[in-house]
Amino acid sequence: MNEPRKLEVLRAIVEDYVHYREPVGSKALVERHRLGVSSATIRNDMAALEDEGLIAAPHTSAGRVPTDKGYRVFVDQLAAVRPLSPAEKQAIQSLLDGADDLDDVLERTVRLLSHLTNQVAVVQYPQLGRARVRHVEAVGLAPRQVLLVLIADSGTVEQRVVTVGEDLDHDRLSLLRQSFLAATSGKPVAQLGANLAGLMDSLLPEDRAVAAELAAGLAALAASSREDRIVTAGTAYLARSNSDFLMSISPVLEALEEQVVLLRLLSEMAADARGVAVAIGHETAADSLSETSIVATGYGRDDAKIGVLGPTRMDYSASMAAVRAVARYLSKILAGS
Amino acid sequence: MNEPRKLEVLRAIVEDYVHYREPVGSKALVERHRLGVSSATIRNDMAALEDEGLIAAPHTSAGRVPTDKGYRVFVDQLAAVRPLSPAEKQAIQSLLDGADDLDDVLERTVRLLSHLTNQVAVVQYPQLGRARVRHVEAVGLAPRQVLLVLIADSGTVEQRVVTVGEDLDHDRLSLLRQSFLAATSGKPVAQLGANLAGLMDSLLPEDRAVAAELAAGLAALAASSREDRIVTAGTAYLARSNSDFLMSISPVLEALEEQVVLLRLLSEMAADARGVAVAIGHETAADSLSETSIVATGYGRDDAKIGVLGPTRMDYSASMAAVRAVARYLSKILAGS
DNA sequence: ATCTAGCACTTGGAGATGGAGAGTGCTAAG
DNA sequence: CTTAGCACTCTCCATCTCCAAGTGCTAGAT
Repeated sequence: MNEPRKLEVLRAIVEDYVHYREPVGSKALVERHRLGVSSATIRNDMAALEDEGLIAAPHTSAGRVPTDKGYRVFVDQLAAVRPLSPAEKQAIQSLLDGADDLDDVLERTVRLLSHLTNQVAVVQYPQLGRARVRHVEAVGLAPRQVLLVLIADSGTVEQRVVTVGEDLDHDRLSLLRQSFLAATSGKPVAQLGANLAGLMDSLLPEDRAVAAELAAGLAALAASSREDRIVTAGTAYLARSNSDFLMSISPVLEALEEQVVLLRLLSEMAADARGVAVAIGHETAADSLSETSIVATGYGRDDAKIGVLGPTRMDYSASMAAVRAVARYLSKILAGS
Repeated sequence: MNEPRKLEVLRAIVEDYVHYREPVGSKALVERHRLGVSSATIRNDMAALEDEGLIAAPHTSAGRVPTDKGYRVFVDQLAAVRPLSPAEKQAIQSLLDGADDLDDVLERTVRLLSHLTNQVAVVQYPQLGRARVRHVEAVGLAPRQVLLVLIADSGTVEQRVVTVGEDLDHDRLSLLRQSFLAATSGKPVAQLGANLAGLMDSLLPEDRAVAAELAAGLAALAASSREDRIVTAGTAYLARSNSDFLMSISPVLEALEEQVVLLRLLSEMAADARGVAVAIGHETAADSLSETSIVATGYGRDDAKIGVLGPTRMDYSASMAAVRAVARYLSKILAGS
């Protein structure tokens, strides 16, 4: 048996199935690809591929369809990351340049990626976990109301209004803020709670109660933003690609909204040598996503993830290229700002 | 012709169609409702309703289905706002109580409404347009970097980091902030730009350039948050209700993501005597939403909208009740915080 | 050893056919 | 104004047949 050709057949099957969206048979294969052998030979190869569990036949007399395992081999051994066209690079450049806010950047990015791939795109907010405190601010709004603001060097700004148990005049608040700032500035956000706790002893006894309240608020702020969020775009593509298929998109939409499953999944995905991570079908280990694949990669310093999600029958080469390119531009922009 | 009964027939048709999800015929109608007359009589009434364009027959020998106009009459004249069950009220209460942040409140609210109605729920961020400035803060992060924070009495907090053209030490920044605060505090956010512009003359000449930069940043902040956002939840319900119907959900998902169409629509919807606004099918004046209805109402002081979106074949009574109840709780919570 | 040609076999899908059932509109009578 | 009855029209469904696609296998060719 000719091993290289067998892999070539697998590649052809995957590519044709992605392209024509229907099971591909031996005859169509020899017609569309220059394999140099007859359909009978291809049939033998296909039988072998089926024995290995790389392809499967929906029923006796239809062509073959790649299995999750088949896609895996394709992605690992056969898929080249197709470079983007100049027009696409241009589009990335111009679309991302006008952004100011972090929110805005992510929003634009995810839409861009979605349009580029015609699939659902997801981007995870930069995690505060590894970020450091850049500034802490406490602003008195009313005698007992204080606005807390936490700014991380990742560009994230979190704020919250807390109500405290006793009146705070401007001077007291200002002193407390100075202390907080000194104790946390430049330190990792993750340690913010501990740093503030260690600060308490150095404060005037009459300030400790209210300081503890504020510290709790700040700690909550740091914690609440560490449980990250995901921004999505292009859910409409789901409905389209699904229209000709059996899978219901409802569970997928749920997963996108729930975010929990997706967050776990993204954080577990590790990039391969090409810098992209791919989870195919059941590899997602989530029932609701058993018919979808995810192509993702990290960006920025915090290794937050960005990627696309689509049916297992997706164009992996193009997806990987788009994800990687967009992630790079995004990293560049975030580093520059 | 018996007019009251004719309307009763319309109500029965709408209710049955919502319940059983299939065209309803004269015979089924007399069996399921105590109309006191025979099916032949109902048939006459139905013929009249069809002449008036309130119901239509998909084909000769299927039952009738309400038209958009039919739903309109139903909603205007026949639908009572069904009160919520104690269990539902309980759920609203307990789910919304644990929230702290404005973001968090809206997020929880929209999920709640979605679960309550089994439909897509949308909530518009409170518009800053009518809100007043509660606080303005400017924090120096680096010599030339300033974090601007704008807090409105609607609870909205907007922030942005701006880079200015000259160094600003703490004292200068503090003075400027005092001026800004004095000039805008308590005034409508919409006038913030004008108020700041009027302030310039009273400043030291050497401060004017940098003050203008900061003022521009604040004005941009006020403007950027006035172009409101919408939070959605429950898009998965779309896919479900659609599964047995023709309409494609793809355009609807697009409309939800685009937001522009939806924002216009929500802002144009005016509540009726019961305090709820309903747009049915083509009344939405958007092609992509021609088969969906929206039930919405305002909340809070700013008259931001909250509502649900679903197929025209929806339970209007229940939707109106849920939307109204949730909007009231939401208003209460926002007023209290 | 490997490839190829040929062929019998399987099977889902596309049409065609033919009730069955649901629902209507109309007419004539109460 | 209501009702019973009835002829008529459709869609839906199950059944059937037929066809094309595709396979696996075997025997021969290279």
